Amino acid sequence: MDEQPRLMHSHAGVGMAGHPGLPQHMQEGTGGTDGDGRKQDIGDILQQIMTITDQSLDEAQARKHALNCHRMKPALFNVLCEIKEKTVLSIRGAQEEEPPDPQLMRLDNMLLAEGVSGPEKGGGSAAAAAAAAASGGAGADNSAEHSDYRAKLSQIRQIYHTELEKYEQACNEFTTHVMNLLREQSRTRPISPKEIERMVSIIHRKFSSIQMQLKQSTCEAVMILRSRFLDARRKRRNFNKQATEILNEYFYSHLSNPYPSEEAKEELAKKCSITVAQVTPSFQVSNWFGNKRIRYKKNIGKFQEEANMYAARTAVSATNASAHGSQANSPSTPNSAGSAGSFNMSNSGDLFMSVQSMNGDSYQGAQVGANVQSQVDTLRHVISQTGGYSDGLTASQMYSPQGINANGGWQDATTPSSVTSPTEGPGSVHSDTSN
DNA sequence: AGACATGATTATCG
DNA sequence: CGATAATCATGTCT
Repeated sequence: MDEQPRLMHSHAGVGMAGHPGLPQHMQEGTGGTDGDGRKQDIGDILQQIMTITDQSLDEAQARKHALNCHRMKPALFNVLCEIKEKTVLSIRGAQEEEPPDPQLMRLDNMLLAEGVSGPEKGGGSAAAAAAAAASGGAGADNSAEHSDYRAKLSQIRQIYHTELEKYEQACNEFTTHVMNLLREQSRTRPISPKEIERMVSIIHRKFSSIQMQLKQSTCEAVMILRSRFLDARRKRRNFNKQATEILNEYFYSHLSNPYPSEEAKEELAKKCSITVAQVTPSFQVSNWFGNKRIRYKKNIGKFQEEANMYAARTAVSATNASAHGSQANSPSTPNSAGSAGSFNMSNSGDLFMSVQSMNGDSYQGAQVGANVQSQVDTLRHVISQTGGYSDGLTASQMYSPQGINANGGWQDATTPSSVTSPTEGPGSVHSDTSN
């Protein structure tokens, strides 16, 4: 009769050993067997894991497939993703927003300004030729110089673009590759779309840092090129003889007021065909007049001869043009058109007379006349603009320092009659012209 | 090579 | 903002 319980007991014991289970624990209450059971449990799992690696690929695949097809899989997967996102991603997620790198922006701006990264501008020597043509012919000298520069620049540009494209392509390829990989892996481990996105942005950042290096070296190359070619800004090409003559002609025929207007400068520049890059032609004319004024004033004696020469020339061409010139005071031929006509111009008559009387020194009538004419021309212009008149101006312009007032400045209509005139003549002129 | 000429740049001023 | 004066840097002449 005792057998049964014992048997059952033993049975239970065997059962316990073979299949450790909860009922057993509950039955046993406290006991050393609890810890041992867990250890065995883990060992069992490890054993299973170890055997998995021994399984064949097919087997593993099948298992994976089974796992994927499990009805609870999506839900579990989502939970895992969520947990992962909360733990890992949120930590690094804070520094996600990338502020636009100022250095990168600088580089971009520079490349854009240099025409490297901007829209295509015709490319190389073609652009140079076009520029030369646009600037009005005869710019061959400087365009030849610049075509080299432009050619090199476009070379840089081309390299830059191909490299950039290469990087772009590599970046895209790599991105797709990684994305595919992640997508594939996302079937077996929790990878959320957000994480993929993050990976992609990391890849892009890496590649853009490479791009920045490219941009930087491109910038450096451009800078070097610049310094070698254009940036020799002070590199000066003398104007050709014709240009200087035209400018001098204008200068000496407007000696009373050698300040050409913007339009006049433009026209002079066009006439002189001065087109050197870096500055506008009219700015070059401004430079020329600035230099000329200051240098003339500094050493009038030195320029005397030149002044006489140009005065004579204007006189000659004036007489050649004879009697009926138009009023047009072309900068290139300030004399030919205006002077002859102005001699018998009603308004300038008095002026001329008074000048003659004052100027009764060494110079010949024709010369003086021509010169005075242009003075008058200038003056009339000035007068009409300001309504004022500065005396002494007309009297002494051409060949003597008197054209420059005591302050060392050119006496012009903007500084009216306060200047003491050397003679009485202008007084009458004043009243006359002011009418 | 050095002096001078000359176009361009810069600082300053009104 | 334009003119001037000083200066720079290169071109040209001797």
